[in-house]
Order: sequence, then structure tokens, then C-alpha cells
Amino acid sequence: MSWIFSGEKPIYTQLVERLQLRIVTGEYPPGARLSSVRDLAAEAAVNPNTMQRALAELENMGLVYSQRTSGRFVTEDGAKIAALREQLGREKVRRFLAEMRELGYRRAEAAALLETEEEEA
Amino acid sequence: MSWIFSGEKPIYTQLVERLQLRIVTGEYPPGARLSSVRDLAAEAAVNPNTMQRALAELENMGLVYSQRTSGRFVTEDGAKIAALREQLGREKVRRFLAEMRELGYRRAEAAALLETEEEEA
Amino acid sequence: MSWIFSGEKPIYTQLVERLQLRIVTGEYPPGARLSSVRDLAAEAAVNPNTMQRALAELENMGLVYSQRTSGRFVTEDGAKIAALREQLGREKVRRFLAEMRELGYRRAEAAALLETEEEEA
Amino acid sequence: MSWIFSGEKPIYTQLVERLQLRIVTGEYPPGARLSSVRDLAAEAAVNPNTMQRALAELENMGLVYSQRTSGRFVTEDGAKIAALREQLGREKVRRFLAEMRELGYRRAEAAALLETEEEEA
DNA sequence: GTGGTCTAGACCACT
DNA sequence: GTGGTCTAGACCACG
Repeated sequence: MSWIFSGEKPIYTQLVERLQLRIVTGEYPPGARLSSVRDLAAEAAVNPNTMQRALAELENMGLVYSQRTSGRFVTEDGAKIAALREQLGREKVRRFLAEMRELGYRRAEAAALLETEEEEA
Repeated sequence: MSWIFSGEKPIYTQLVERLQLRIVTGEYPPGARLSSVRDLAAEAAVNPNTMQRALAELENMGLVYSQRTSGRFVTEDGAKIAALREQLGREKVRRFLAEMRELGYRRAEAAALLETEEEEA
Repeated sequence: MSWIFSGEKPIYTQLVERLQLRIVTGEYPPGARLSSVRDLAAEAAVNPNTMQRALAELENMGLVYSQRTSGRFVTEDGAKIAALREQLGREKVRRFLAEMRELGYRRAEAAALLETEEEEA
Repeated sequence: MSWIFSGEKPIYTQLVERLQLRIVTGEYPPGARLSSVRDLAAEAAVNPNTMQRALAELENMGLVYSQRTSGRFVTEDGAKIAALREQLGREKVRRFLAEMRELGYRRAEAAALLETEEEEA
């Protein structure tokens, strides 16, 4: 996953999305310790304050928790992660359907087109 | 349809997309006369040259044709329009699948989620 | 043959060329009487003076001759017409070779390409 | 090669043709870096935007590609260049045959005339 | 410095 | 009035 930002949305928002992705896909597994804010910020080439803000957001959602002394960890609550995964999926689905409707596709047609599209490796 | 531009992509590109949408959805039916370059430009609040560029692009694709004195017209070639509609649809599908894959959804799962999503009016 | 002028060269020059063409191709056969200057001018939608100048040029070349009372006639000298035909042909050939040379084609290659080109009806 | 424009066709079209010629003849070899838009424009004594338009056209055809910061380059695809050379050649041939036909020459005769014409240095 | 985009405003041909 | 072209000049992102 690359750390490229779009300028369209605030950077911290994009950081939240990328980190959610890593959690949801298991790249950051439940219970895993995250790198330090400073290291994550350096890796993403953003200001530490920006990264801090993104992590606070994740903490707010209950996706990560911090222990004063030992750092930040991904939640062990698998259900929460699964729920996030579904929520994000549904958002994508909703946007997809909206865009297809703009093109004049009803859901059935969109689904049909989906079936005939080859899946990449 | 609103004329709001994102700054992400060049304006003329976004103009092309909006106009394609209008053609594909039949808002501009085959054979219909478009407003003049100047009028369309005024409507979209862009420079006439920018609108001209977008229209030239559409002309290149064979979606519209221009007659010296009487204006620009949507192609009467329904197959071409249908092909564009499918192409645009496939692009959406491809991007959707890619995004879902990022979330760890394979196509079958994505399709399943699609089926359970209520379709808006 | 249409009477469309290019603006590139003087109109009377273009008239000369068109009339030469008609003579060379036999559309105006040897000895044939030409329409009056006024009629020809009307047909070509040019000023009679312009047509007059073109005809004078043709007369200078000996391709047409005028009889005071009865009008203008195409020369009966078949050799002269044949010579013109060849001269015009050679001019085309020369220009063709020059253009092909610009593209990096030597004569043999140009001739080869010529052979493989289908002749239209 | 001189930068003289005919007024018959748009300047940017003529620019495209001249540049194609330079590519096809190898004056701009495959992979070669073109001068900057501004320099080429100055050389041809046209507005940079006009030259830009011509270059964009060439880019559309895949004859050149641009790299954000370092400039424009001739394609390395020799086959593409060869194809263009042949296409341009065929166009000349077709026009030549059409003109000869106007003079009453069939292809065989035109070819014969071609053979007897001295090739210039 | 490079390419790329956009605006503003003018002029042309065509009818 | 229509589309089309051209110029002039500005601004941007990328390195």
C-alpha cells in the first residue's frame, strides 16, 4: 500500500482510511502493536500531529486502544473489525450503485455487468 | 445536474464526463442539437475555449458532430452510445471490484453484498 | 467537375487548370465550340473578366482559338493536346516524387507502393 | 525544413505534418528528446499554445510521449513510425492516382510515366 | 526549467 | 448567429 494523498480530502482523513484498511484486511491483526506515532508519521511522510489526529480518530471508533507505557494496539474485538469491514463494504456498494444509476443502470443490470467482469489476480 | 468541478482532474476532462453522462442517459438524445459552445460555457461558468476543448474531445470519439453554421449534434449512432454506456459501466465495475478487493472482498462476496443493498428511488 | 476555388492560387489560374483538364480529357473535344465567356463565367460563378483572362491564357498556349463572330473553339491540333496531357502528367509525377522523397521514399519504393494501391472505379 | 504556413489548413495541422515528417524521416530519431514547447514555438514563430496543440495531437497518435519534468520524446516504437511512414506514403499515392485519373491516366500509364522521370539528387 | 491548463479576447469563414 | 483558430499571458505541479 502506498502513501499517496489526493488533496481532495484532508490528509488525516485519508490516513484514517488507510489505517482502517490495514486493520480490516488483517495487515494489522487484532491485538497487534502499532509503530510509534513518530515512526508511522515518518513512514507516511506527514507531520506527526496529523498522524496523531488520525490515530485518535481510530481510538474514538474503538478500533485501536493505547496503553500509556507500551504503545497503541489494534482492538482484539473481532466482531468490531468485521462490522467495520461490512460497513466500509456497504459504503462502496452504495456509491457504486449511485454511480451506476447515474449511467442509467438499475441494480439488476449492474449486478449482471459485475458477473461478466473478470476478476484480477 | 450541477456544474461543480473537483480540481482533482482538469476541468475539460470533467466537462467531457458530464456531457458523456448526458448523452448516455438520453438527456441529450441521439440527433439532438446541443446548445452553442458559448451558451454551454456560460451555463457551466467556464471559458468558451475550455468547453470547446471538451466538445472537440467528444467529437473525436464520434459522440457528437458539428455542422459549420448550425451547431453541434449528438450522433445518431445508437450503437456507439450504447457502447459508451457499457464501457463507462465496466469502468465503474472494475473500480468497484478493485476497491472491494482492497477490503478483502472477493467478487462473489461483493456481489452478495450488492444484492442485499436496498435500491434508492 | 465542380467549380470550387481554393483561395491558395489566383482564381483565373485555377480556371485555366480546370479548362485544360476539360480539354485534355476530351470533355471539350478538339474543334468543339466553347460556351460564351458570359455563360462560362456564370456557370463558374466568377466575374466575366476573370473568365476572359483565363481564356486568353488558353488562347496564348494555342489550346483554343477565337473567331470574331462565331465564338471560341478548342484547337483541332491533337498533338498539342496530347503534349499538354503529357506535360501536366509529368508535373504531377515530379511533384509526387518530390513529396515521396520528403518522406524518405526513393523512386523504386514509390513505384512499388503505387503498384500495391488499389485503383478506384 | 522551413516553417512557412499556407493559410489553407490550420497552423496546428501543418505543424503536426511537419513534425510527423521529421519523425518519419529520422530527423527526430526514436527516443530523441524534442525541444521544449516554448523553443519549438519560438522556432516556428507561433504561439506556444498552438505548438502545444500540435504536440498533443502527436501524443494522441502515440508518436511522442511526454515526461512531466524532463520534456517530450519521440516514441521508441519503430513499428509505429514505420506504419506512419507507409500511411503517409499511401495517402500521397492515392492523391497522385486520383489526380492522374483526372487527366485520363490509368494506373499503368501513371506508373510508366513515373519510370521515365529522372530522379533528382 | 518542464509540460499542462485556463482565461480573455480577437478574428475568420460560413450562411 | 454558428464553430474554429490563434494569440497573449497567467498560473500550477513537478523536481
